[in-house]
Parts: sequence; C-alpha cells; structure tokens
Amino acid sequence: MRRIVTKDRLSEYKYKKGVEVYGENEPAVFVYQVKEGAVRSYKLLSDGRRQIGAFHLVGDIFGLTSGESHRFTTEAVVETTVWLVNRRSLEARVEIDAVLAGHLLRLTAKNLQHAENHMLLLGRKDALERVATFLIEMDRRLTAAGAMTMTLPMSRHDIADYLGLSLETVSRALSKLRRSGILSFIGNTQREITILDREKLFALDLQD
Amino acid sequence: MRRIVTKDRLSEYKYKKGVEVYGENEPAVFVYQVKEGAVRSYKLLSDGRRQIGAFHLVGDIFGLTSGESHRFTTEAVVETTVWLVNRRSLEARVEIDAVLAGHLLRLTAKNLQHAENHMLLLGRKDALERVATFLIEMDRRLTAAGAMTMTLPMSRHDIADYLGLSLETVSRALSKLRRSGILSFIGNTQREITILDREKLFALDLQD
DNA sequence: CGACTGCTTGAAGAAATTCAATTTACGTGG
DNA sequence: CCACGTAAATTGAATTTCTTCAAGCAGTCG
Repeated sequence: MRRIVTKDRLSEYKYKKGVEVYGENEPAVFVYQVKEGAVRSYKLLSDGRRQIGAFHLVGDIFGLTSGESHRFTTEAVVETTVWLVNRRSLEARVEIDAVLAGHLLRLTAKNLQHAENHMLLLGRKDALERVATFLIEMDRRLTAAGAMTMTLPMSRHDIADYLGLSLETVSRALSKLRRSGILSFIGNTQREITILDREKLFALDLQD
Repeated sequence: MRRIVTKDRLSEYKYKKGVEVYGENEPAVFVYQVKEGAVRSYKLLSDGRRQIGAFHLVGDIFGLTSGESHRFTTEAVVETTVWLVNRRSLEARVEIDAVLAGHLLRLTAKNLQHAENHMLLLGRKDALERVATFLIEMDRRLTAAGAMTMTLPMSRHDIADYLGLSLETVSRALSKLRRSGILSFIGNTQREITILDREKLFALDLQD
C-alpha cells in the first residue's frame, strides 16, 4: 500500500466503531490514510437528515482539504486504524516536491470525479439502480483479487444515507437482487455478499 | 473579471443557444472561461435521463480536468461567448508558475466543494428545499450588486435536471413560493425573479 | 440468558412523477 | 405587422415510487 509520505515517521491512531475522527467545520490539522477498517464522511441537515458523501476504505486518503476547515464529519464505521500526517508539514513539502503536489492534485480530482458520478446517481437513478451501482463500487474496492465474496463494513442505514434512500428501501432492493439470483448472502450475516451474476448487475447500472 | 491567464492572447469563441462546447469523454484540449452567457454541464444515462452538475456563469472557468478527457458534456444555455486557453500551454505554465498551480488547485477544490453540497441537496432535500437552495445560489451568483432582480438564463427543464426533479415539480415549487409572497415574477417572462423575503427563503434552505 | 441492535417484510401514507390539458410567450414567414 | 406554429410554463388528475410506521426475527454482546 502506498502511504502518503513514505519518508515520514507516520503516527498511527485507532478509532473504535462509531467514533468521530473530525467534525465538519473543524480546523483541518491532519490528513489521514486508512490502514485498517473503514470511515464514513457525511454532512447533516439541521433536522438530522444525513448524506454520506464517501466511504474511505483501506488505503484511501481522506481529510485533505484546500480550505482551512473540514467540510465533512468523519467517523469510523468499524474499528479503524489510520496513519496521519500533519497538514502543515505536508504543505511545506508540496512547495519543494512537485511530484507530491501532483499526487495531491490528482487525489482532489479523483474525489471530484467520484462526487460527479454520485450526483448522477442521487439525482437520476432509481432505488434498484443505486443499489446496483453501490454493489459494483464496493465489489471493485473491497473484493480481494480472486475472491468471490465481499464483506461490507457498513450497515443498511449507512448504505441508505450514502444512496439517498431509506434503509428499508435498500433492504428491499437487496432482497430483490437476491431473489432474482444476482447475489447471495453468505453465512448468517447479511454483510457478506457474493455477486453471482455480474452481467445482470452491470445491466442495472446504466452507463452514463 | 479575472481571466485565466492575463498575459495570454486569448481566443474568443461564440456558441449559439443549445450548441455543444465539448462532449463527455472527448479529449480535453481547451480550458474555458465564460465571457458572456451561461453554460450547463451534464451527464446522461443511456436512456436519456440527464443530471446537470453545474451551471457556468459569467466569469466562471470550466473544462478543467486532470484526466485526459472531459467528464461532462457542456452546452451553451443561451448565446454565449467564451475565452479559451490551450490546455497544454496552461499545463506547461503550471510547471514554472507556482501561483498559477495554486489557482488551479483551488479551482478544482471549489468545484469539489460545490459537488459535495449538491450531493446533500440531491440525496436529502425535498423539492421545496432544493428550489430554495437553487434560488439562493443563483441570487448570489447572478444578481448584480444592489440589483433587486435576477434573470435566470436556464429553462425549468434545466433547473429540474440540476435539482434531480421533474420540470413540473420545479414549476409547482416556484408557484408555491410566489403564492406565499417569497418571490415575484417580473414582466411577462417567468425567468425574471425578485426575491421579496430572503429571511423566509433562507429558512427553507436548511443549513448543514 | 436476555436486552439490544440490525435487518427484513408488510401495510399505509406521502411525495414526486407522469400524463394531459391549457395558457402564454416567441420566432418565422407571409 | 400580424398570423401562425412552436416552445416554455403552469396547473390538475392519476399513478408510481419511495418513505414511514409497525411487527417480527435473528445474531451479538454483555
């Protein structure tokens, strides 16, 4: 796994399940990379409605912002270990290291691209399409090479708030995909999933 | 108005209403700035559903991407004049000009921030809240200082595809805001709007 | 073992979409 | 300059989709 700054002596930090890493509008002091676990980053409306903008999985860098403060709240989805780098020291290094500067720009651009695709999902896809897109994304990001199955770290509630749906609608969509033979739950948990028919799943995820 | 590269001899180009500037997945050759008019940038699903990710108004820079190709299609909303800069020459300049590099990074970060806020709108706000948020955004971006009224360049259909709604729902929300005395249409067009009660409008746009 | 959390499923309700009709504005050509 | 055809917007009614409310079940963790 590529770390943010390999030369640095990186601090490591552990967060228990559900614990906040940083809050929206807090000063951005550190940049983080997930060593183990998963993190959700979200915004809240004043009445409590929540929109998760992204899940950060093993290897992902998060907390990078060009402003002074964070624009999301982030929390550990499960027990999570992160590496962290002081933001100031990173910025200082950017001044002299053009390669690192390029890395950070491409990272921001990658985040932008994800957000752009997610706007299409949230604005124009129906519930089944959203869940299909989600499964394809997670399959790509957390199914080990050659493995048949993935273990979702997040709850139905988290998935719902990522997809702009209610948790019941997510559950119904997953049940529908299971009944139609596209996926199957493994063991006695509902978070271990095998994609049985990738063709059909891709067909539901209408290309843009 | 700050132009992309003031020292350059900038090319100018005109697009008639509805004409495409560039298509999604086309190689990114130019970076653009709106001199006059307005541009919409959008993604399509294969069955024609459209999600507009942003409107680019006078002064805005668009078409900047870190990849090789554009990730949106863009079209002139009305008769539009743009300045354009060759992307390669811009990148070459970035190598030596750290200030310009900083400008571009902050521009990408600004686009990201807009997308992040828009995800919250698309995922969690209801129709009236979306329209209120839209009006506040447009009021900020295109009401001249001191002016009481704004002229929207885009149709109800465009607004709908920006807000993830049907055009009828947008129309009904605007009518509701008019009936409740929050805004008023000027003249015989429905695109000139005066915000009569900013307080009430802001109250509908729940803070995050 | 038992409270609890997470998930599923059903039924009722709400919100937004679709279909449809009408009105109003707009541009073109006679 | 007016008439006509077209495009844009509004409004109502019917329908669809998703949400909310509710009940029940299973797995987990003290």
